[in-house]
Amino acid sequence: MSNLLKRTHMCGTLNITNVDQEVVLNGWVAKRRNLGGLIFVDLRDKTGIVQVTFDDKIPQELFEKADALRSEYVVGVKGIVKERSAKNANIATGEIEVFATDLVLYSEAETPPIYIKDDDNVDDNLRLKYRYLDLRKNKMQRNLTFRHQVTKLARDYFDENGFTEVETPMLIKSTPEGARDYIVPSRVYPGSFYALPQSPQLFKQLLMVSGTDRYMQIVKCFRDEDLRADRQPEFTQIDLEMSFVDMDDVIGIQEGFLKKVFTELMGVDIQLPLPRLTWDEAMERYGSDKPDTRFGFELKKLNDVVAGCDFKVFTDALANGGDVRGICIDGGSEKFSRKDIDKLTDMTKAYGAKGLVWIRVNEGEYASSVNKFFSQEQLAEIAKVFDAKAGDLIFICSDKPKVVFASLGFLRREIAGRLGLLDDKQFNLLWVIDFPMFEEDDETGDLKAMHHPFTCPKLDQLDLLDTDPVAVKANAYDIVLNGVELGGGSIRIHDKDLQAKMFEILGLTKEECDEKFGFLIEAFKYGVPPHGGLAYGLDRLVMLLLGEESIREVIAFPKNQNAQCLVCEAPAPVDEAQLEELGIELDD
RNA sequence: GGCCUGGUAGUUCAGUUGGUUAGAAUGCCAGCCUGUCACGCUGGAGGUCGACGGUUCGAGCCCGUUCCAGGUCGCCA
Repeated sequence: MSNLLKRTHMCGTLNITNVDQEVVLNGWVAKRRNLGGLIFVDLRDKTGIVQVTFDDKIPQELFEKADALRSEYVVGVKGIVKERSAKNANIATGEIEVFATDLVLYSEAETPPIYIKDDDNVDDNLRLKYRYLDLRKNKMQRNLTFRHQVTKLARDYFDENGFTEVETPMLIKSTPEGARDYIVPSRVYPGSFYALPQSPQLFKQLLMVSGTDRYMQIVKCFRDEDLRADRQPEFTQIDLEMSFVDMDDVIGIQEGFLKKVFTELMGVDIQLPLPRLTWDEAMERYGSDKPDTRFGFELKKLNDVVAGCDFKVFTDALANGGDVRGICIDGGSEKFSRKDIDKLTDMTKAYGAKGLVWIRVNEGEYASSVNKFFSQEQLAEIAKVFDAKAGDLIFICSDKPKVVFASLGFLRREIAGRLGLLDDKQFNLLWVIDFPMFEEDDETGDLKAMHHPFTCPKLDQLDLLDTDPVAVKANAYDIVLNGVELGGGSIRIHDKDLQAKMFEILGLTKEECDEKFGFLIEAFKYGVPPHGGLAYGLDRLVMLLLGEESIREVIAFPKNQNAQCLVCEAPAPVDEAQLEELGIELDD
């Protein structure tokens, strides 16, 4: 075992003000450059990289030790900081170097299977398997540190505003309403199971009944669903709930938080209050309940303009209660070839669109995929809806509203991406409010809660609950940043009769309610304050602030797309004895 | 479960119409080198072309099956 050289400085913090100081650094060898009689070693710790120099003025033995260093060896170095003769403007410590006077080798390292370089481009599985090497990258350490700063700021801000952080249980009852639960077998009650929380929803409402008044928690949540670039089976929420508030109160507190995040951590000033869009307006204009407003290409409804036309696809859609809508790409005609358009059309098929109609707006005439069915005058009518000018390109989709919105919503963002309009330095925050209370199940036609069954409907629409429940809007709101749902919440029901009514509309029997949320209903008998809250996806927030494209970049040990932890190789079978103790028998 | 893209050296990739012994860069090893910082120069090692089957005189390349990865749709109260 080698002796520890007591560290005096971190590598990345040294600069010209440290000149002539004796320093001790500890870290990893990022690079060794041996010029013969002169050896440079780039030493790395979480703060950055600094150049350590070994020259012929040091003892031969020390020089030979330096020559034997290889990548990722862990060392301690004592030396004197000197101003460089040849400066390197590319690194933060490039004005200085450390002339070594002592070197201790703590441990050697095999050649790493991945490069420890910020801008590498290695296979994701290798990165995840050797995550401890991947995390050595300064970029990854910066990401983890930034995430810490966000959570610290959140705790400080909400503390200043009267919130108390309370831990809610991780082993709870399974209520398979929305996402699939991860379940945990009970040893004490064989055949019974805990579930890991999809969110602390019911417990935070119980805290409101408890008089906690304002609750927050930075909390792991678990959902056993398929993964995406921005979805992990275990993820972290900044979870919040407040008593005696309406929607404006909740939004006000959150806007203060977001303002602070952007001011203090991003150096970006955001204007309050944030824009609010109703859900209806978001769908109409952007085809999405999480619109990206960094660019235009807004949807326009063409039902009236194309009514009675000769194009059967449009008239059939209208006859079946569908819509005809389109978007106009400014100057898009020359940027998208016929082949590009075919490719885009093909991509919208994933969203249910059977095809797209395109119109190129040329000087004085229109070229389109439906010239057979539309006169130039009719095409001019359509173009007028978009205020289209020569050089523009119009896409039109007709189908059920859901398909039209999804297809065009995708298309406008896809095209914006191809045109380089998605500036990750621009942060467009907005609220989407007035979500529908219910949505119809595509297969069964049954109603289900769009947010969750404790969401309070708009109180002036209660009479619609019996006559036209699909039209009822909820006191539910999402915070959206650059087309990504950052978080969402609602004002909850605090009236037990109204709650019973909601369960009834959702087709839940009294027995089912008691089985699933009996404890909440019971608690509501004993005095419940008006309350509401919100939860942020912390991983997504940090991802967007850092300009990353996947939340895996801001989670220390994420799962791969098949929900495996490649570091510890979970999930994995367990011993027969463990299963037996739990009373679990497997099918062969 | 569907769709798209990919799987060739430790790593990132190229590989023409199916044709000799599968290449490059980087990394690694050895030697030389006193101002490099993507150090340089010389030399060397390193391959089950994801797997299996088929077509063919001949397959990294064509066909089929399958496995793996990423993205996405479904799914995510």
